[in-house]
Amino acid sequence: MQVLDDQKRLKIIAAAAELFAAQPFHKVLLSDVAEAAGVGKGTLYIYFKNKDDLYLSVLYSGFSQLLDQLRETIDQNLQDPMQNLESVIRELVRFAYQNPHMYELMRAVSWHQVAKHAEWGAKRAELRGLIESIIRQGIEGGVFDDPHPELTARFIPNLVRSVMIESSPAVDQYTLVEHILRFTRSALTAKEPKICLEK
Amino acid sequence: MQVLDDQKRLKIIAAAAELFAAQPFHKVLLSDVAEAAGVGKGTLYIYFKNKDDLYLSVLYSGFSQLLDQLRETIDQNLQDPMQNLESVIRELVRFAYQNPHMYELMRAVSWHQVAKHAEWGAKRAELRGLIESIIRQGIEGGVFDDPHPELTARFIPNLVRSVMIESSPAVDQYTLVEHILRFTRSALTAKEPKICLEK
Amino acid sequence: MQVLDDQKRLKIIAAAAELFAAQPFHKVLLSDVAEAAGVGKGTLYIYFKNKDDLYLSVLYSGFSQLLDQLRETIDQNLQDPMQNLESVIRELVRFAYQNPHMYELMRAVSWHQVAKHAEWGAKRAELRGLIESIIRQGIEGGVFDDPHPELTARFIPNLVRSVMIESSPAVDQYTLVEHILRFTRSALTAKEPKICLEK
Amino acid sequence: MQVLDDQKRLKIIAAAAELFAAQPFHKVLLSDVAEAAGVGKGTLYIYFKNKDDLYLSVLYSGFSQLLDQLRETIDQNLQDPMQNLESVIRELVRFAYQNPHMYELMRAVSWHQVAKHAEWGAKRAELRGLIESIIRQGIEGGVFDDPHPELTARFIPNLVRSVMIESSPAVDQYTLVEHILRFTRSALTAKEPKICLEK
DNA sequence: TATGAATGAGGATTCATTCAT
DNA sequence: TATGAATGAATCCTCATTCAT
Repeated sequence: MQVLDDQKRLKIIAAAAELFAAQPFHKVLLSDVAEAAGVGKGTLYIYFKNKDDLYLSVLYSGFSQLLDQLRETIDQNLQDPMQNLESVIRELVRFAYQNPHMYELMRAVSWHQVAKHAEWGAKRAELRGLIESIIRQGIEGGVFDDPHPELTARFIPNLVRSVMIESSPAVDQYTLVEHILRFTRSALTAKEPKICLEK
Repeated sequence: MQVLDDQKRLKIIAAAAELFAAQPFHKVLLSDVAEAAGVGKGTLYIYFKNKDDLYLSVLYSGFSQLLDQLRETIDQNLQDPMQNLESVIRELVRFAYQNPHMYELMRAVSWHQVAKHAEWGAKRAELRGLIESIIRQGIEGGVFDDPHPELTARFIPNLVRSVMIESSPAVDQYTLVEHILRFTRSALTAKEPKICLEK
Repeated sequence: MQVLDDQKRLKIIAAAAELFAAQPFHKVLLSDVAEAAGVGKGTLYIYFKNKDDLYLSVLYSGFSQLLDQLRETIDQNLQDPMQNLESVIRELVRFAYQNPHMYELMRAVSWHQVAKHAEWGAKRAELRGLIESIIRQGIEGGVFDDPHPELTARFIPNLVRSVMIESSPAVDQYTLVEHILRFTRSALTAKEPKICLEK
Repeated sequence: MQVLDDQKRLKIIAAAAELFAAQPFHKVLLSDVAEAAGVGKGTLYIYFKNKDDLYLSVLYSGFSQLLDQLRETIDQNLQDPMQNLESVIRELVRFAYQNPHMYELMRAVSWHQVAKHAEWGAKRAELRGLIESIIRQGIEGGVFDDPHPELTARFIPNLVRSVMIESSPAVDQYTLVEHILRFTRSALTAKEPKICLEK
């Protein structure tokens, strides 16, 4: 199970990602994955423990990528929470449009499965933590107001999801970013919305 | 395939809902469903075309129930958009807490499947339409401001979802409602958040 | 199991005959038979013990009919063996054209099954016996010459079968009768074919 | 579905032939076939598309064997039609006695099925064609007289069949050959049987 | 390491048969 | 007698997994 050829491992993950995104787990045949990846069926078992492991690895890989990109972006923004929030949202949407499969994929993760693949759960928590810490920074800095940052941190990636998951209306990337930004900003910054409106 | 005994049909759907919510699709055995429903295996095939159809029917049934409850609530509120929005959110959360299965269930719906079960997609669109029309009413009445009600309509049910889908933090129902309300209200009413903040 | 309504019994047999002739035994569903006969599925079990019994009854019925017609024809010819042989062949072909199903049906009788339905085997033997006795009469009368009438008696119905079983060439009834007659007559009467040819 | 190991394929066909001959199609379990062939159940599906395909393949294989043997025999006889006819009949009977299953097997072939397995129908036509061409040669050479060789070609294999299909009388191979030869020869050579007899 | 033929446990589905009405 | 909804035993077939090469 030692990974010797990372190139091949990635080829398999890429092929599997596409297939898992297009069909429910039980309709994806490992023979199809092998063929799509251009390897033998047996080879899959050299790189992955079993079908479940392959599936979770696909997700894990995608998620890791997303997290790496997010962290990179945020690091450049130093400590401006609002700008960080914007960057995160922009990056989430960008990633969603670049990897249309991923959201469809995550759809099917059951927590039943994740239990067996602890690293995966960790990554997911990491994303939440990252967003949550940005919000907390904003709160500390007096820029944001939010009684439950741990909930809001869950909301944000799901706003992207809401749109990606259903193919129908084909919102363009720019509009989606703007709308989510508008939605989120107002929720986090409007300290006294009622007063504001009354004016 | 004619529906013969609606009582029995519901008994099967209820049993299946529980099982499908607890395990991924391919781990749910029809023999288990039959046993749980207290009917013979063959009986399932009198009421449902096959396993896929049963699964989608479970979802459809849950969704219909939710929609019925939503509509009932809204009818009582007459034409106050803000109150309607609140009711919808309250009802969505209430339903989520009452049917913890449903969200776990919908997790696994792929749009690939839904295509074959057109009614299902229709129900889903109906929910979106219901929320969207409330927002539009609010906009017309000058209470809300939202450049993309069709996107916001997708956001709202997903805010509930974001929390329900992950079992960990066990937010209480009341807190969740309040947070979503806060989030949504500010997003829909803050006409000029930037000005507001600058003041 | 007492037969009360012979009309209904015949309706079932007729419907079953058509279906059994068109498809192999295991592809014929009793629900189809019931529907084709215009009765309920349960009704089949009032008139027949089970699927096998229905199948054999269909055959038995067809065979009985054929035998009755043959015997009727022969009785009228009194004791002329050649004329009787001709009549039998003519009648066999006529029956085959009138009941195109029957030959296709008999195709599928396994002797395994017949063992359980003794009457059926008896009918079949009766047909052979009838033809054999005509040949023996001819031999006794010096008209025929045949060292193995019991074999020839098996040949004759199979000559009809050879053509009926394959739908392709669509031989007309008249030609078929003439050819079988020619074939059989020469085989039974040509006492010294070699001499005949040398002449 | 590529044929991987012809040895194994033949082993399966042989095992299946025996079982299909002994019981009607629907009583033969693929698990039994697998066990009899000494392979796993899944292996059957590597070599054959499904149960129907296996069944038809068994027939096809038997028929091909018969045809090969017939052609071999005929080639050795050069152009003597009478001798060829005798050889064919002798070979047909020999094959029938050597492969008592085959006739029982073919019993159950419906033309409905054959349509899906075109090669099979072709083989069957080939046998007819082979016999027909022998008769036509004889007619051209003035040895035979037959107004419908295409019908006679269908008669001949069925003469063998008539006896093989019913287990009861146990005619010995020699007697059967002689009787069929007698029957066929006289039918094909008796130019004017009536004149001949009158003499 | 890489393969893909072989495997067989597992599960969806069918359909003859029953039986309450 | 007539029915057809309900049944579950029976069986085909799938497909993840193994392992000899």
